[in-house]
Amino acid sequence: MALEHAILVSLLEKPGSGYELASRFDRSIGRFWTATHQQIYRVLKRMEADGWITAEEVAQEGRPDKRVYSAAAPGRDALTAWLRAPVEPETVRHELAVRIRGAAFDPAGTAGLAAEVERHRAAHAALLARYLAGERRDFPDPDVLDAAQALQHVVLRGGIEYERMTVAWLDDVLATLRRLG
Amino acid sequence: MALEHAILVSLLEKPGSGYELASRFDRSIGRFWTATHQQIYRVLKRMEADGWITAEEVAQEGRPDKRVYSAAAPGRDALTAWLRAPVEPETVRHELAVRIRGAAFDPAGTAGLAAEVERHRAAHAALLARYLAGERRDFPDPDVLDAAQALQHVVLRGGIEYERMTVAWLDDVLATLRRLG
DNA sequence: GTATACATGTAAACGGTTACATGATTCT
DNA sequence: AGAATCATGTAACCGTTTACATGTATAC
Repeated sequence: MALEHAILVSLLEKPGSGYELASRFDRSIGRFWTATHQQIYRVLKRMEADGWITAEEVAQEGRPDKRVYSAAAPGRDALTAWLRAPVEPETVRHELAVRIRGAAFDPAGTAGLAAEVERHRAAHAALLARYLAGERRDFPDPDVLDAAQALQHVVLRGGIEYERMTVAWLDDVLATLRRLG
Repeated sequence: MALEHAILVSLLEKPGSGYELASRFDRSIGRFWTATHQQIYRVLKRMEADGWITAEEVAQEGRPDKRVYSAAAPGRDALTAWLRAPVEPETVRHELAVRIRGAAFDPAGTAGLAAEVERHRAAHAALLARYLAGERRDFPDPDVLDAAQALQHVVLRGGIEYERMTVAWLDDVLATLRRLG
């Protein structure tokens, strides 16, 4: 379980409301950890009750008020304790792979699967393009970064390489399906 | 939710007991879908109650008896229906990425993280070696495969490329940490 | 004697997903 | 008038994880 910790990292990088966190999880943090606003609000409450974060009510004009959260000392301590505890390499869940192996048992053949694979390929190619655009925008000069930025950049490079590899693999899958069909 | 479907694919490839399925999920299927024996036994019961699979009691000598399951017609139908329903590209959960970005806020610096990253790198390199050995063993002649084998092979190639990419990225992470440290 | 492989389960706790709910403001 | 953005929640359900539980046979 790491949603707490992902939120702590995000709040340490920049304080924000539940709503703002939800939109960050839809963009930058969401690259490697997804969360919906329902989850986020629930966890924020618990973290505030535990003293990991503090909230400040901010009145706004023309918009609803919001609660801006910041990481507190106990939260920072919890994060560093978690950072030092070793974790096992992730367990992968790759539904498309299940479908590809399952396609061998579909009496209708592999045509439907090919269309589905094309869809995934397009989605991953679009994400790759977005990551590359984000890299050009946020890291135009990769040699002059502070520690936090250098670490953000290397994580982004991981996302880029993952998408690149996935697009290439899906091309391999499509070529294999074509050979079979 | 795809554990049912992963089990169906596995049983279609070859009938087996809950125990045998659990060990397959530790090896081949587990590359892209993990499951523990507790989950598997529970889902097998439900699938049998739903008529998706049938069980046959097999008495053994020198070993406990076992229940060998096979996919039934309704299960095959459920699988093909699922194969045709489009799914969204996966949501990624990458705990190590959270830790890497979090390391910027660890007052003790990035030394502990580097050791952790080394551990992950070794695990992924070992997995890559296992996949490559499996490929040489199971697909020595990739040009003469039937459909099911060709699909198994392309999924395995996905695993190989994923591990290759991950090892290279972790090297990038280590180089970045060294530059900071 | 100890560890490993074979074989199958129950139960509690936890986390994530989905559906439902409310209400203001701004833009087209 | 309708859609999108900002802003925050509740409740039910479902799946996964972890801990507990039992017993035989083989290999070292």
